[in-house]
Amino acid sequence: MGNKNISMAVIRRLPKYYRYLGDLLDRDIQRISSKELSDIIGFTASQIRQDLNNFGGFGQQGYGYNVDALHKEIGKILGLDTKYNAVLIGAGNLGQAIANYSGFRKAGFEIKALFDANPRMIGLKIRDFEILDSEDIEEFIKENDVDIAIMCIPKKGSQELADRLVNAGIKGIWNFVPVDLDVPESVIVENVNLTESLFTLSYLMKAED
Amino acid sequence: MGNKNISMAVIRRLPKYYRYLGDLLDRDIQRISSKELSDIIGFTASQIRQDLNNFGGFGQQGYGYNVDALHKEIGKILGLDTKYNAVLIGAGNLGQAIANYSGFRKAGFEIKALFDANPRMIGLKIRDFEILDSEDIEEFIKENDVDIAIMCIPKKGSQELADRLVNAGIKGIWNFVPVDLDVPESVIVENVNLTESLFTLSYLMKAED
DNA sequence: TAGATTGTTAATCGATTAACAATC
DNA sequence: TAGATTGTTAATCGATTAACAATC
Repeated sequence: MGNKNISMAVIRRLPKYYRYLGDLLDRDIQRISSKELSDIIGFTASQIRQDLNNFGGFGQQGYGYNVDALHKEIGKILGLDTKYNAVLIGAGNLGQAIANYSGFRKAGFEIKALFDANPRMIGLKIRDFEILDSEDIEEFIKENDVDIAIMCIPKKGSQELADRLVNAGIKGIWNFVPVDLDVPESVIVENVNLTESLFTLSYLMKAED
Repeated sequence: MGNKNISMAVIRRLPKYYRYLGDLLDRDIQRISSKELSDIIGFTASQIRQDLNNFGGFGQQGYGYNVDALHKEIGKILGLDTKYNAVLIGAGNLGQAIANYSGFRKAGFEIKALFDANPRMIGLKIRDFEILDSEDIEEFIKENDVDIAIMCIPKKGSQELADRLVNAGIKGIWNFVPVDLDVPESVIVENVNLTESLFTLSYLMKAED
């Protein structure tokens, strides 16, 4: 896509811009300069202008940026207007919490089904979903045009599951398993690693003393 | 502390080294060179040696690194041998999932209590914990030597709660609220922002087409 | 118009990689 | 000893910040 190699550093700042601009909208603020945004978001004004200009010239000299327009633009850049079908695999504590997470709609993701390998879980109802048998994932993915899998299973067997998902045609994985999955380059993996986050907190606590 | 300004980039790689070295131990591998580790972890051998040498010379020329010794060293660097008391605030879906998360012990953290502001939740039992009234957090923190708070509450009111926690003497916050908390420099905040992660996945999915 | 603020180029800073002498 | 691999310095690369002409 028309995308001149944006660095991960820039990409990971985009959701933050989106969030802060949304907050400004909630406060009915119509207009903001890179300097003002810098004061509240904590990046330099220069960095903000550099970041945004990777995607287009959204501002106006002497004026700044229109908050609503910029918010919408960044939403588009993030692909929040694109709809994706998702399945969640592993309906344990974390899986259920994620299934109940309300942020999916805002991101354009729709959970189509929950899966679990544990016979005791299969058939149970979580929210609007009956938990289905993990055995049937491939079929479901193919029949329901599923783009994204959310993996909330134990480490053991996670790579094997990822292989199956990839074979079934999955395009992206939101991975909560503390493992670096080995997938083809074309498949996007976004990791949420709670252990790494907790260990980082541990390090910083110690360093602070 | 004796800590010559390690960059965040290095710090965030440490948990990954720790994890991969643990995996090697599980496979009874005693010895590894930076080149071999590079092949499995995906960082360059040069980066691995640079990273480790921020903390000491753990290797031996002509031999490489002793896996067990290096694993233990990084554990110490991460402060996994230091014990901290924690409380979890917000016993909703995510809060309960986090409370059930088994990784705390490995990181040296012990959850001492769960809190919630919702009268319907107060008194319920989760695992070994009765949910306590958020009103009583300050007192509990002071009386039980609590170092860390895990925040799993809604955005609204989160900054006010953080202020109360700081006043009560909290040293670190594991923050699951999609907000950048404003706390004194001496208080460590480690954010887990699911929305930002999901938006990043959305961006990458779109960019891949 | 004068003032403000962008978009963008140039300068700086920091992180990663390469190279190699030291040494096990 | 010869071979291997570290620890560390130097070179490169990329990201951030500064500066300022363009322009609303």
